[in-house]
Amino acid sequence: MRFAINFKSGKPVYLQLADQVKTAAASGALRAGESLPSIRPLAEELRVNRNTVAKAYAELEAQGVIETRAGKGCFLRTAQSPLRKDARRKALAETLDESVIQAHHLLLSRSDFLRLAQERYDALAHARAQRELEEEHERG
Amino acid sequence: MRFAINFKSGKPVYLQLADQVKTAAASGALRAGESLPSIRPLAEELRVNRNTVAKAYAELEAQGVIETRAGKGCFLRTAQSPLRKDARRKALAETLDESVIQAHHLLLSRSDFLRLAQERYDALAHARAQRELEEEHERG
DNA sequence: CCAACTGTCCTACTGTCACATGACAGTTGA
DNA sequence: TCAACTGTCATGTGACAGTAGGACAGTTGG
Repeated sequence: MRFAINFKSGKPVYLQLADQVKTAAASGALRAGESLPSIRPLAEELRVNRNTVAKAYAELEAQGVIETRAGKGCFLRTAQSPLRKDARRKALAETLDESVIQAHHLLLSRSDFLRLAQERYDALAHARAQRELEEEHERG
Repeated sequence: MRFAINFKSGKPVYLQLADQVKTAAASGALRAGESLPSIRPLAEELRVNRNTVAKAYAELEAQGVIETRAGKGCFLRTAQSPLRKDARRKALAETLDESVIQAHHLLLSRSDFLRLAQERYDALAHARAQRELEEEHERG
């Protein structure tokens, strides 16, 4: 797992970090049960204050992505969601609406939009499958 | 055009407003050349400071969505983008990636994701078509 | 011309983010 | 046991974003 902070992006550092952990989890770079880098070393590596990393982890715990135990560390939880399926669909719909509106302002057609949606989904799924294979090799 | 601000969302008011104008443009509720509500009355209606509305409009002008002339007002520009098509696709890809990752954490399948993407695109296109019809009726 | 409208600029208050630091509590292995 | 690690909490500080109110400048119609 390699994290990179963009200090010029304007986006809060702790949110950048939290998003990257979520991306790592979705792409299979981080597996359920695995431990995340501990706060102090990661803060030093990223040249960031330890409270900033702690805030990112607190955010992830609040979202149910990780589990943190004082004295032990932070661990990725198995994917789960407390919401009903229709509520989850609604949540995703809101995010997708942003993309739809952006597509309109970028003058991209329906087929461009749908093709790209499929392409990006498959790119992540492919990365996850790739990680699975690497796991096999390590065990084999 | 009806705007609504959510003061509890944590999202800056001026960005909420800018997004709603962009949504109105994409859905056809606001057409190219039409004037936007002027700053002061809109600020009063939304119970918001004038400068907050002004900042939203400034943001939209920076993005090329509207044109503003001192003393006259703000007007919706015809849709356009200064970027090449591959750059536009790349911009949309980044936004879609967020949706893909969210779909993973919400445990929604590939077909759920793609179906929803199509559904949301068509919902907006339908709204736009509806507005076109209303226009016809007004003229007819 | 001037009143009433349009957007714009300047300054100030407030809250958030990030940093630095110190102190504390749970866990683990030598 | 104790040293070295883990996360947690409270404080103060500086920078900046978001919001707000007053003053200013361009446009228009009576």
